Amino acid sequence: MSIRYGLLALLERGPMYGYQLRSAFEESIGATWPLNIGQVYTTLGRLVRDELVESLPEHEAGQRPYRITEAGRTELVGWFETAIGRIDRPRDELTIKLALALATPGIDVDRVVHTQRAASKRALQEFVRRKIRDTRADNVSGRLVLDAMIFQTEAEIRWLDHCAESIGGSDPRPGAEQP
Amino acid sequence: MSIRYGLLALLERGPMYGYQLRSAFEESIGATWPLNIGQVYTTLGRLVRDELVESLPEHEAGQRPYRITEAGRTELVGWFETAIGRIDRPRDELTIKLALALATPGIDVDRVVHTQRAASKRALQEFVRRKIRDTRADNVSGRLVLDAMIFQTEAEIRWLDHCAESIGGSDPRPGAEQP
DNA sequence: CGACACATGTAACACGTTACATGATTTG
DNA sequence: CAAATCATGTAACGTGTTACATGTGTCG
Repeated sequence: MSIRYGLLALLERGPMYGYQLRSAFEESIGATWPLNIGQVYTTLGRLVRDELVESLPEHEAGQRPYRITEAGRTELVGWFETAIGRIDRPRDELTIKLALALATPGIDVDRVVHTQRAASKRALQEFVRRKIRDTRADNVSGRLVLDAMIFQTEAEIRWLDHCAESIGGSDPRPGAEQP
Repeated sequence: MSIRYGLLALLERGPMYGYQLRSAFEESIGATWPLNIGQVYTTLGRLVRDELVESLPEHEAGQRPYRITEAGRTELVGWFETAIGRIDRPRDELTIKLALALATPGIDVDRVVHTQRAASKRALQEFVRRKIRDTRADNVSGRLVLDAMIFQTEAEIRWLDHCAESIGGSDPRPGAEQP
């Protein structure tokens, strides 16, 4: 429901049309998760269907703004007030992968862990680089999104190391690190 | 695609029927993400459609086992060999929520953060309790899944604190902790 | 004019989720 | 026998994703 509520939140700032919504979304969230323009319109259609948003008369150059309704505002406030639990989230594919790898014949769990660890480490460095580069001082939300990615990736690496220790009889190869 | 590949991995141990698959899945993954039995059959149908799995003749008591195909095996190995990137994952709803809350009029970001923090802290304690209780020594995968939840939730709490510091002019209320 | 970017929208499909219909087997 | 449990499967719907069709305005 990220996009659904995302668009709703953007419309709370004032009426906007499709392309503006995409720009505003990517401005706030950053380039981490690009938003397909088609997705904007399908989601807007569903929001109109549920009467959380209403479509305004077409502006001059074929631009049709959408406005949040009172019901939409209520829904949005509810979203902000309600905390998100881990179980509400989609199943984590990596966790499932490793849990199942343990009992899958012919799969070298150590290799799976180390491949993922290398990729996650690269991703982490890329996030850090991006944070230093494209984060302008005024864009707080963009920086926080990048920080979230960094925190999550660091946790993932720690968990992978924990897994390697838990399962691997083989040593965690201390020479493989680049500090 | 968690369930799709999950079932594929379970079938790599040998042919199984629907109910067995659900039991085996929840046995490995733990009670964290319950798997609806209907989901097993819809997913099996799609796996058969894509010829990654084949349906075997019905056993005595109306039990229909499914067997992984050669193509399925190839697909599965590819899954285990390929690392998962942060961007491959679904958009993180909490991250988006906070990023958008910052520029949404009438929303008290501090309150959003603190509500979420309290919920995450409770969730963390619940995970730790579960880890101590229901984890038998032989069930490694179940323990690793719980560890993943713990690592992720800890990272989430740290990120929330980081957010509070970044945005809140108000102090991070040092008395609100229960160590 | 022709190419390109802006802008809207629809159709088709993927996966995940739940509710429902149906039958077989066990058990009180 | 009746109720509960095991077991299979389908129908309907939700969101997310992409490809496509279409129109408009701008600029070389």
